[in-house]
Amino acid sequence: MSQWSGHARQALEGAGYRSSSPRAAVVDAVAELGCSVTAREISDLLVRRGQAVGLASIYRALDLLERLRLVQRFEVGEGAARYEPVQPGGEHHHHLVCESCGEVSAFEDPALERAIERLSSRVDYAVGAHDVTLRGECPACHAR
Amino acid sequence: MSQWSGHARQALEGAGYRSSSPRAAVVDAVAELGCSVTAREISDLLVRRGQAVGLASIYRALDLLERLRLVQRFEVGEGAARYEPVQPGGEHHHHLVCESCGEVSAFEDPALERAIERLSSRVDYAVGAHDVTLRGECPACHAR
DNA sequence: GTGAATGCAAACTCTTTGCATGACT
DNA sequence: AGTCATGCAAAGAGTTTGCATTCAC
Repeated sequence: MSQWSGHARQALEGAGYRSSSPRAAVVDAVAELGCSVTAREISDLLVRRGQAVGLASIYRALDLLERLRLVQRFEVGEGAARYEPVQPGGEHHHHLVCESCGEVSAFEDPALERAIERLSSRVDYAVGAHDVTLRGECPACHAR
Repeated sequence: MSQWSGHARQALEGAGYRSSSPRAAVVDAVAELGCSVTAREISDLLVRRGQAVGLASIYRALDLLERLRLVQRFEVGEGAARYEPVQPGGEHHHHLVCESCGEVSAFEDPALERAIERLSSRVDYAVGAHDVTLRGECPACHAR
Protein backbone atom coordinates (compact mmCIF):
# COMPACT_ATOMS: atom_id res chain seq x y z
CA MET A 1 0.00 0.00 0.00
CA SER A 2 2.93 2.23 0.70
CA GLN A 3 3.97 1.38 -2.79
CA TRP A 4 0.79 2.99 -3.95
CA SER A 5 1.64 6.28 -2.32
CA GLY A 6 4.94 6.37 -4.19
CA HIS A 7 3.17 5.51 -7.40
CA ALA A 8 0.60 8.21 -6.82
CA ARG A 9 3.10 10.93 -6.01
CA GLN A 10 5.10 10.06 -9.05
CA ALA A 11 2.04 10.15 -11.25
CA LEU A 12 1.03 13.54 -9.85
CA GLU A 13 4.45 14.96 -10.45
CA GLY A 14 4.64 13.43 -13.92
CA ALA A 15 1.35 15.09 -14.81
CA GLY A 16 2.75 18.44 -13.81
CA TYR A 17 1.06 18.94 -10.48
CA ARG A 18 2.86 20.53 -7.60
CA SER A 19 3.71 18.39 -4.68
CA SER A 20 2.55 20.49 -1.80
CA SER A 21 2.48 19.09 1.67
CA PRO A 22 -1.32 19.16 2.07
CA ARG A 23 -1.66 17.12 -1.10
CA ALA A 24 1.03 14.70 0.01
CA ALA A 25 -0.70 14.33 3.35
CA VAL A 26 -3.92 13.35 1.61
CA VAL A 27 -2.08 10.79 -0.51
CA ASP A 28 -0.48 9.34 2.62
CA ALA A 29 -3.78 9.21 4.40
CA VAL A 30 -5.43 7.37 1.53
CA ALA A 31 -2.52 4.94 1.43
CA GLU A 32 -2.74 4.37 5.16
CA LEU A 33 -6.50 4.07 5.46
CA GLY A 34 -6.66 1.96 2.31
CA CYS A 35 -9.82 0.41 1.01
CA SER A 36 -12.98 2.46 1.36
CA VAL A 37 -12.21 5.86 2.81
CA THR A 38 -14.40 8.87 3.31
CA ALA A 39 -13.30 12.49 2.99
CA ARG A 40 -14.17 13.00 6.62
CA GLU A 41 -12.11 9.99 7.68
CA ILE A 42 -9.11 11.43 5.89
CA SER A 43 -9.70 14.77 7.57
CA ASP A 44 -9.99 13.15 10.99
CA LEU A 45 -6.79 11.20 10.55
CA LEU A 46 -4.90 14.30 9.47
CA VAL A 47 -6.28 16.32 12.37
CA ARG A 48 -5.21 13.61 14.81
CA ARG A 49 -1.77 13.73 13.27
CA GLY A 50 -1.55 17.47 13.56
CA GLN A 51 -1.40 17.84 9.77
CA ALA A 52 -4.90 19.20 9.36
CA VAL A 53 -5.90 19.96 5.77
CA GLY A 54 -9.04 21.89 4.87
CA LEU A 55 -11.92 19.71 3.76
CA ALA A 56 -12.13 21.61 0.50
CA SER A 57 -8.54 20.74 -0.29
CA ILE A 58 -9.17 17.12 0.56
CA TYR A 59 -12.03 17.04 -1.90
CA ARG A 60 -9.90 18.80 -4.49
CA ALA A 61 -7.07 16.33 -4.00
CA LEU A 62 -9.42 13.35 -4.24
CA ASP A 63 -10.97 14.81 -7.34
CA LEU A 64 -7.56 15.15 -8.92
CA LEU A 65 -6.54 11.64 -7.92
CA GLU A 66 -9.73 10.34 -9.43
CA ARG A 67 -9.16 12.13 -12.71
CA LEU A 68 -5.70 10.61 -12.88
CA ARG A 69 -7.27 7.24 -12.10
CA LEU A 70 -5.21 6.89 -8.96
CA VAL A 71 -8.27 6.41 -6.80
CA GLN A 72 -11.72 5.10 -7.53
CA ARG A 73 -14.80 6.71 -6.11
CA PHE A 74 -17.87 4.72 -5.14
CA GLU A 75 -20.88 4.95 -2.90
CA VAL A 76 -22.60 2.34 -0.83
CA GLY A 77 -25.60 4.42 0.12
CA GLU A 78 -24.76 6.32 3.27
CA GLY A 79 -24.75 9.67 1.57
CA ALA A 80 -20.99 9.97 1.67
CA ALA A 81 -18.68 9.07 -1.19
CA ARG A 82 -15.97 6.52 -0.57
CA TYR A 83 -12.59 6.39 -2.26
CA GLU A 84 -9.95 3.78 -2.56
CA PRO A 85 -6.48 3.53 -4.03
CA VAL A 86 -6.24 2.00 -7.50
CA GLN A 87 -3.39 -0.47 -7.61
CA PRO A 88 -1.00 0.05 -10.51
CA GLY A 89 -1.08 -3.67 -11.34
CA GLY A 90 -4.82 -3.57 -11.92
CA GLU A 91 -5.74 -5.93 -9.10
CA HIS A 92 -8.93 -4.88 -7.51
CA HIS A 93 -11.69 -6.05 -5.27
CA HIS A 94 -15.31 -5.36 -4.54
CA HIS A 95 -17.35 -4.70 -1.43
CA LEU A 96 -19.61 -6.35 1.05
CA VAL A 97 -21.77 -3.95 3.03
CA CYS A 98 -23.48 -4.92 6.26
CA GLU A 99 -26.99 -3.50 6.25
CA SER A 100 -27.15 -3.61 10.04
CA CYS A 101 -23.91 -2.04 11.19
CA GLY A 102 -22.65 -0.39 8.02
CA GLU A 103 -19.35 -2.23 8.00
CA VAL A 104 -17.71 -2.37 4.59
CA SER A 105 -15.38 -5.22 3.78
CA ALA A 106 -13.68 -6.41 0.64
CA PHE A 107 -13.47 -9.55 -1.42
CA GLU A 108 -11.97 -10.66 -4.71
CA ASP A 109 -13.32 -13.22 -7.10
CA PRO A 110 -11.65 -14.16 -10.37
CA ALA A 111 -14.73 -15.96 -11.66
CA LEU A 112 -16.77 -12.81 -11.17
CA GLU A 113 -14.15 -10.76 -12.96
CA ARG A 114 -14.23 -13.14 -15.89
CA ALA A 115 -18.00 -12.98 -16.10
CA ILE A 116 -17.85 -9.19 -16.11
CA GLU A 117 -15.13 -9.15 -18.72
CA ARG A 118 -17.09 -11.37 -21.06
CA LEU A 119 -20.16 -9.30 -20.48
CA SER A 120 -18.31 -6.04 -21.09
CA SER A 121 -17.31 -7.14 -24.55
CA ARG A 122 -20.89 -7.99 -25.38
CA VAL A 123 -22.65 -4.74 -24.46
CA ASP A 124 -22.69 -1.70 -26.70
CA TYR A 125 -20.98 0.55 -24.20
CA ALA A 126 -17.21 0.97 -24.11
CA VAL A 127 -16.83 -0.29 -20.55
CA GLY A 128 -13.89 1.12 -18.65
CA ALA A 129 -14.66 0.18 -15.07
CA HIS A 130 -17.11 -1.73 -12.97
CA ASP A 131 -18.07 -2.21 -9.41
CA VAL A 132 -20.01 -4.80 -7.52
CA THR A 133 -21.62 -4.42 -4.11
CA LEU A 134 -23.02 -7.28 -2.09
CA ARG A 135 -25.38 -6.35 0.72
CA GLY A 136 -26.38 -8.39 3.70
CA GLU A 137 -25.41 -9.06 7.27
CA CYS A 138 -21.89 -9.41 8.53
CA PRO A 139 -21.11 -12.45 10.70
CA ALA A 140 -21.22 -10.39 13.89
CA CYS A 141 -24.66 -8.95 13.21
CA HIS A 142 -25.93 -12.24 11.92
CA ALA A 143 -25.01 -14.01 15.15
CA ARG A 144 -27.55 -11.95 17.11
CA MET B 1 -44.79 -2.89 -14.66
CA SER B 2 -48.38 -2.05 -13.98
CA GLN B 3 -48.47 -5.41 -12.31
CA TRP B 4 -45.84 -4.12 -9.96
CA SER B 5 -47.99 -1.21 -8.84
CA GLY B 6 -50.78 -3.62 -7.93
CA HIS B 7 -48.33 -5.81 -6.08
CA ALA B 8 -46.92 -2.82 -4.23
CA ARG B 9 -50.28 -1.42 -3.19
CA GLN B 10 -51.36 -4.79 -1.95
CA ALA B 11 -48.18 -5.21 0.05
CA LEU B 12 -48.60 -1.77 1.60
CA GLU B 13 -52.16 -2.49 2.57
CA GLY B 14 -51.26 -5.92 3.87
CA ALA B 15 -48.60 -4.39 6.09
CA GLY B 16 -51.21 -2.09 7.61
CA TYR B 17 -50.34 1.16 5.87
CA ARG B 18 -53.05 3.56 4.83
CA SER B 19 -53.63 4.02 1.17
CA SER B 20 -53.62 7.74 0.76
CA SER B 21 -53.67 9.29 -2.65
CA PRO B 22 -50.23 10.92 -2.39
CA ARG B 23 -48.72 7.53 -1.60
CA ALA B 24 -50.63 5.86 -4.40
CA ALA B 25 -49.45 8.56 -6.78
CA VAL B 26 -45.83 7.85 -5.87
CA VAL B 27 -46.34 4.14 -6.44
CA ASP B 28 -47.86 4.84 -9.82
CA ALA B 29 -45.06 7.17 -10.76
CA VAL B 30 -42.43 4.58 -9.85
CA ALA B 31 -44.31 1.99 -11.86
CA GLU B 32 -44.54 4.31 -14.83
CA LEU B 33 -41.01 5.64 -14.78
CA GLY B 34 -39.63 2.18 -14.07
CA CYS B 35 -35.95 1.44 -13.88
CA SER B 36 -33.75 4.03 -12.24
CA VAL B 37 -35.84 6.90 -10.95
CA THR B 38 -34.89 9.89 -8.89
CA ALA B 39 -37.06 11.56 -6.25
CA ARG B 40 -37.03 14.71 -8.32
CA GLU B 41 -38.11 12.85 -11.44
CA ILE B 42 -41.07 11.45 -9.56
CA SER B 43 -41.93 14.89 -8.30
CA ASP B 44 -41.69 16.38 -11.78
CA LEU B 45 -43.94 13.73 -13.25
CA LEU B 46 -46.53 14.26 -10.55
CA VAL B 47 -46.43 18.02 -10.98
CA ARG B 48 -46.92 17.66 -14.72
CA ARG B 49 -49.91 15.46 -14.01
CA GLY B 50 -51.42 17.92 -11.59
CA GLN B 51 -51.04 15.46 -8.71
CA ALA B 52 -48.17 17.25 -7.02
CA VAL B 53 -46.88 15.56 -3.87
CA GLY B 54 -44.46 17.25 -1.47
CA LEU B 55 -40.87 16.13 -1.88
CA ALA B 56 -40.75 15.09 1.76
CA SER B 57 -43.69 12.75 1.25
CA ILE B 58 -42.04 11.30 -1.82
CA TYR B 59 -38.95 10.52 0.21
CA ARG B 60 -41.07 9.07 2.99
CA ALA B 61 -42.95 6.88 0.53
CA LEU B 62 -39.74 5.67 -1.10
CA ASP B 63 -38.27 4.95 2.28
CA LEU B 64 -41.28 2.87 3.19
CA LEU B 65 -41.22 1.02 -0.12
CA GLU B 66 -37.59 0.26 0.41
CA ARG B 67 -38.16 -1.12 3.89
CA LEU B 68 -40.84 -3.39 2.48
CA ARG B 69 -38.41 -4.39 -0.26
CA LEU B 70 -40.72 -3.13 -2.95
CA VAL B 71 -38.09 -0.86 -4.39
CA GLN B 72 -34.33 -1.00 -4.36
CA ARG B 73 -32.24 2.08 -3.82
CA PHE B 74 -28.88 2.60 -5.48
CA GLU B 75 -26.53 5.37 -6.47
CA VAL B 76 -24.38 5.78 -9.51
CA GLY B 77 -22.43 8.75 -8.27
CA GLU B 78 -24.34 11.86 -9.27
CA GLY B 79 -25.21 12.78 -5.75
CA ALA B 80 -28.83 11.72 -6.13
CA ALA B 81 -30.22 8.35 -5.06
CA ARG B 82 -32.00 6.24 -7.66
CA TYR B 83 -34.81 3.82 -7.00
CA GLU B 84 -36.34 1.06 -8.99
CA PRO B 85 -39.24 -1.33 -8.59
CA VAL B 86 -38.38 -4.79 -7.31
CA GLN B 87 -40.22 -7.38 -9.36
CA PRO B 88 -42.12 -9.94 -7.32
CA GLY B 89 -40.67 -12.76 -9.41
CA GLY B 90 -37.14 -11.79 -8.49
CA GLU B 91 -35.99 -10.94 -12.03
CA HIS B 92 -33.62 -8.07 -11.96
CA HIS B 93 -31.00 -6.28 -13.95
CA HIS B 94 -27.98 -4.10 -13.46
CA HIS B 95 -26.78 -0.79 -14.83
CA LEU B 96 -24.49 0.74 -17.38
CA VAL B 97 -23.60 4.36 -16.69
CA CYS B 98 -22.16 6.64 -19.34
CA GLU B 99 -19.39 8.70 -17.80
CA SER B 100 -19.78 11.38 -20.46
CA CYS B 101 -23.48 12.08 -20.61
CA GLY B 102 -24.72 10.39 -17.46
CA GLU B 103 -27.17 8.13 -19.25
CA VAL B 104 -28.13 5.06 -17.24
CA SER B 105 -29.22 1.93 -19.07
CA ALA B 106 -29.93 -1.61 -18.00
CA PHE B 107 -28.74 -5.09 -18.86
CA GLU B 108 -29.27 -8.61 -17.62
CA ASP B 109 -26.77 -11.42 -17.62
CA PRO B 110 -27.50 -14.87 -16.29
CA ALA B 111 -23.83 -15.86 -16.24
CA LEU B 112 -23.07 -12.89 -14.03
CA GLU B 113 -25.94 -13.78 -11.71
CA ARG B 114 -24.62 -17.32 -11.42
CA ALA B 115 -21.13 -16.08 -10.58
CA ILE B 116 -22.56 -13.82 -7.88
CA GLU B 117 -24.70 -16.59 -6.49
CA ARG B 118 -21.79 -18.95 -6.17
CA LEU B 119 -19.72 -16.23 -4.63
CA SER B 120 -22.46 -15.29 -2.16
CA SER B 121 -22.50 -18.75 -0.73
CA ARG B 122 -18.77 -18.65 -0.21
CA VAL B 123 -18.38 -15.40 1.73
CA ASP B 124 -19.04 -15.11 5.44
CA TYR B 125 -21.78 -12.52 5.06
CA ALA B 126 -25.42 -13.48 4.73
CA VAL B 127 -25.87 -11.86 1.35
CA GLY B 128 -29.36 -10.63 0.61
CA ALA B 129 -28.87 -8.39 -2.40
CA HIS B 130 -26.27 -7.25 -4.82
CA ASP B 131 -25.74 -4.69 -7.47
CA VAL B 132 -23.35 -4.26 -10.32
CA THR B 133 -22.51 -1.06 -12.14
CA LEU B 134 -20.54 -0.89 -15.36
CA ARG B 135 -19.09 2.48 -16.27
CA GLY B 136 -17.92 3.67 -19.63
CA GLU B 137 -19.12 5.48 -22.70
CA CYS B 138 -22.45 4.97 -24.34
CA PRO B 139 -22.47 4.38 -28.10
CA ALA B 140 -23.55 7.96 -28.82
CA CYS B 141 -20.74 9.53 -26.80
CA HIS B 142 -18.24 7.02 -28.08
CA ALA B 143 -18.99 7.93 -31.69
CA ARG B 144 -17.66 11.46 -31.14
C1' DG C 1 -62.64 10.60 16.85
C1' DT C 2 -58.05 9.02 16.69
C1' DG C 3 -53.79 8.12 14.92
C1' DA C 4 -51.32 8.12 10.75
C1' DA C 5 -49.86 10.77 6.61
C1' DT C 6 -49.12 15.17 4.44
C1' DG C 7 -47.02 19.68 3.35
C1' DC C 8 -44.22 23.25 4.35
C1' DA C 9 -40.21 25.18 6.02
C1' DA C 10 -36.23 24.78 8.59
C1' DA C 11 -32.31 21.95 9.56
C1' DC C 12 -28.55 18.85 8.23
C1' DT C 13 -24.96 16.63 5.67
C1' DC C 14 -21.96 16.26 2.06
C1' DT C 15 -19.74 18.62 -1.57
C1' DT C 16 -18.43 22.54 -4.48
C1' DT C 17 -17.07 27.30 -5.44
C1' DG C 18 -15.32 32.28 -4.90
C1' DC C 19 -11.79 34.76 -3.43
C1' DA C 20 -7.92 36.47 -0.96
C1' DT C 21 -3.62 34.57 0.94
C1' DG C 22 0.32 31.79 0.81
C1' DA C 23 3.60 28.43 -1.31
C1' DC C 24 6.19 25.85 -4.98
C1' DT C 25 9.30 26.18 -9.20
C1' DA D 1 7.60 36.68 -10.47
C1' DG D 2 4.15 33.96 -11.85
C1' DT D 3 1.17 30.30 -11.02
C1' DC D 4 -0.89 26.97 -8.85
C1' DA D 5 -2.75 25.33 -4.39
C1' DT D 6 -4.75 26.31 0.05
C1' DG D 7 -8.09 27.78 3.54
C1' DC D 8 -12.08 29.79 4.89
C1' DA D 9 -16.58 30.88 4.43
C1' DA D 10 -20.56 30.99 1.69
C1' DA D 11 -23.33 28.69 -1.59
C1' DG D 12 -25.62 24.44 -3.46
C1' DA D 13 -27.79 20.04 -3.81
C1' DG D 14 -30.10 16.25 -1.86
C1' DT D 15 -32.35 14.47 1.99
C1' DT D 16 -34.39 14.50 6.65
C1' DT D 17 -37.08 16.31 10.45
C1' DG D 18 -40.45 19.19 13.39
C1' DC D 19 -44.87 20.56 13.63
C1' DA D 20 -49.47 21.96 12.66
C1' DT D 21 -53.11 20.42 9.53
C1' DT D 22 -55.69 17.01 7.01
C1' DC D 23 -57.31 12.59 5.92
C1' DA D 24 -58.21 7.55 6.20
C1' DC D 25 -60.23 4.16 8.90
